Amino acid sequence: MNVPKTRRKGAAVTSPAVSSRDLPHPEPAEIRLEAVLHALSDPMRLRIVRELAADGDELSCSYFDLPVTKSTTTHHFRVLRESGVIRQVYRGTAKMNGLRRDDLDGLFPGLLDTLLDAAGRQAARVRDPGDG
Amino acid sequence: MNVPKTRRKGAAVTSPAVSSRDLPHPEPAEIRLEAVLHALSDPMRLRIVRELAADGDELSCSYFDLPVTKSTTTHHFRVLRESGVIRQVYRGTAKMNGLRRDDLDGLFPGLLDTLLDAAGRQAARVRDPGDG
DNA sequence: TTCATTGTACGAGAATCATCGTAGTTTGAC
DNA sequence: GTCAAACTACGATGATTCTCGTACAATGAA
Repeated sequence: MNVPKTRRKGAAVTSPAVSSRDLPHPEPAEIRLEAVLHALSDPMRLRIVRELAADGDELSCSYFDLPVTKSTTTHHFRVLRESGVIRQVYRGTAKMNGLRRDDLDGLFPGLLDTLLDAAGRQAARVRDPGDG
Repeated sequence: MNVPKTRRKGAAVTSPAVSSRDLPHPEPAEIRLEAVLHALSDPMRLRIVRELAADGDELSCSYFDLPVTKSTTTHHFRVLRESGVIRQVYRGTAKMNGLRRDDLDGLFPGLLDTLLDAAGRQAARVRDPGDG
């Protein structure tokens, strides 16, 4: 906590100083099923993952129009990243988010697709109660 | 903390004569995916569900030898019941627990099996640290 | 440089959660 | 009736979580 909170732009210390900031991601071997399930058990995060899956590509955080503040949005994306569900990378001022499909499919075959299907069925069920 | 393991799979009783105590269960239409995922995101509860699936039949609460107190065990079983993952019914002094397979398969096809498979893979992976 | 955009860090509050210990209830057996 | 087994209800505690507001940093463009 006593470390200088920020470095001025020109005051980069001895570090690779790649243009992008680095974000910690769990290795595949570190991804825990319980953490994945916990990450997806939040409605906001499940919604994010569904949109990412629907798009199929990377989406910036600002693409999502969630009914929470930006602080909370940052929090949810971090939970998804730290659980191994998404990969985040900076591109300019934007932070792009993509599903870790290959890693998840390798660890838990069929899980992501089954979960997405389940979420889709529930959305349809909730959206269409009874016979319209 | 030696839990006397009551016999599993009590002999089939031909005369049900349901007990006086009733336990509230969510209707299939009330089961929420988020609640199911949250229920299964706890290691203790995931373990319970895995044992229930491995046995294939009903098991009493006392059959499980969990590293927590009975109070906590009761809590976990209630979370599983209220989320719709298991069905609980009293039989004598015992409380029998069974997976709601049909209901879950109807709502979220393939989800339970995929989750159980994922949990099994992770257990094998953790138990056998081969590579990364 | 200045500015707007994008997202973060920090601190805080309220809610939820997992866990425990103790006391109590229900059932079945004696 | 008594007694033990199985499970619950209650209260408490410490940890985690979701949410927010404010202040700030990093980037790209003017």
